[in-house]
Amino acid sequence: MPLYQSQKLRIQNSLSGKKEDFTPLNEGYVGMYVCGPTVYSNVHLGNCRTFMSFDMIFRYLKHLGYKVRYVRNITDAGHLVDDAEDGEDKIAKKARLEKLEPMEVVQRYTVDFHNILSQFNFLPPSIEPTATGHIIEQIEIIKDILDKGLAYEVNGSVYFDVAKFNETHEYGKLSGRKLEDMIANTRELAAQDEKNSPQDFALWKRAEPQHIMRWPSPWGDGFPGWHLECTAMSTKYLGETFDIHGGGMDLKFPHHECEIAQAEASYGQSPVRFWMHANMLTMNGKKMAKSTGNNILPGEIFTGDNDILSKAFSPSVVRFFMMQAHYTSILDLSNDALLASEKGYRKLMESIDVLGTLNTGNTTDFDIASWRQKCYDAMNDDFNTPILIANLFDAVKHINLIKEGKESISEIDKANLMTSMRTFSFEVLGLENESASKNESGKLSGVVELLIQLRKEARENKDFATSDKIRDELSALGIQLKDGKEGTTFSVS
RNA sequence: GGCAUCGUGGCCGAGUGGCUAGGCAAGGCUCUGCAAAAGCUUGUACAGCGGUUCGAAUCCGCUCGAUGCCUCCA
Repeated sequence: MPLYQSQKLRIQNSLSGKKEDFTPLNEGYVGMYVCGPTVYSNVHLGNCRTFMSFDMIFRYLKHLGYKVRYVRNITDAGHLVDDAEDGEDKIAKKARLEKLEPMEVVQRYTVDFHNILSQFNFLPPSIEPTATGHIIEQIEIIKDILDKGLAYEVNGSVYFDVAKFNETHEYGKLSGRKLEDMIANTRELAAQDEKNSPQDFALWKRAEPQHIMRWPSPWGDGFPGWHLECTAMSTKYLGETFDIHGGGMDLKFPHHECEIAQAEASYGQSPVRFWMHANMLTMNGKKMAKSTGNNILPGEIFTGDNDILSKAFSPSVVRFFMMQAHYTSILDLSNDALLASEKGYRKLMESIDVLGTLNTGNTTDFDIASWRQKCYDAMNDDFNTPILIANLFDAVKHINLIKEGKESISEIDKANLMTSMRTFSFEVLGLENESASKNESGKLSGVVELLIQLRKEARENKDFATSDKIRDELSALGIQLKDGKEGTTFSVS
């Protein structure tokens, strides 16, 4: 029996604003779409948080036994810089500035994106489609919406008629906005002469002669509007209605609202059953922005090459830090917060190492089954990773007590605890045990064991100068010795 | 200006109408040759001002502040 039959998952649905019981459209299968990055620069750390949240969600759904088709797109065309710059494509602009082919820009930053995500130990999505690879599908949707009278063509561009759509549908239901309010509060914007109304959005934009990224269409050469690619790719691979659509909070309006409008206009039904939105990442209490310098790239955290943090932090530490907050909360990154997470992360990893070495007894002073269910309860409650981690630390405490000989664990419970600790830490949270991999060769541990033996002999001879020298020199190399009841162990940082 | 979300102890963060979150940091104790590690233990919270209630940090109102969105930024 798959786990999902006994573990009842509840998910916060942005569309209803409530936590709802999750059951997929087709028993045993989950379709999930997440809006991916626009590959015109290095991946933003906040962007990584969003994708990490959905990586964790993907991992947990799989763990529950669902067969998950996870689609995360690459936006390699279609984003405009802004209206003031005559609607120039973001990628084309970058290409012009860097004197590169647009696809060279796309390739460079796609590689960067995958490289960073791989360091963060992300699972690859099932399908990673590109916008430029789905131009035909996008054109078909535009034709369909035009046929239904919910879009209009002006000078080779096609716009979605929001007012007309709103007569029979509810535009703004996801973001809690009303069309009347939007009309009343519209800012003055340039270059919108073509649109019937400022609320209308582009499905297809005419390409000016100097525009490099262009495709032929029934309306002349041009390129698709940004919102359309997600509608085309999500419905192509997941169907006209699918289970989960995710993305950052900032995409709720207008992007996701427009996706709903496009799909309802074209297919006549709401495309998504559960809308999920991950919250923003701030740094030192302020939003992250290149313009103010309050910004850091993931790679700069890993190498320590930045002016903001006191040292380098590994991808697993950053991952642990992010998992300590709920995905729907604003999370604030700071040097102190990362230092605290680093210690907590090491404590957890060392405890998992220690668990394997514990001596077993006849009884267990620790209810493993109910503890494990608490871990599931946390995850079932809208993927509450901070509560899960609190439960993992509860187990850490017991592991240490058993190590001290103050509690006992049976052989079978030890195996069960080990399985659960590894499952939740590595499989669900996606952490990696870095100290274990550093120590893999066995040569290091042989050398350190020898030094531990020499130090033990020195201590027995009351030669504390020698014993402290061994301890301090190893410490300077990042190898910490720990004296316990059962002898001395060590950890590598 | 409008809409939305949020404001928890030294720091990061869960949670919630009455019951310990957790991690890090700080103090005390145990252990130790001394430390570290580990265990035990202690303390300052729920932005401010009103209101509802037997009881609110949790519900309502206002104020202040933060973050996001308001035509293409995750």
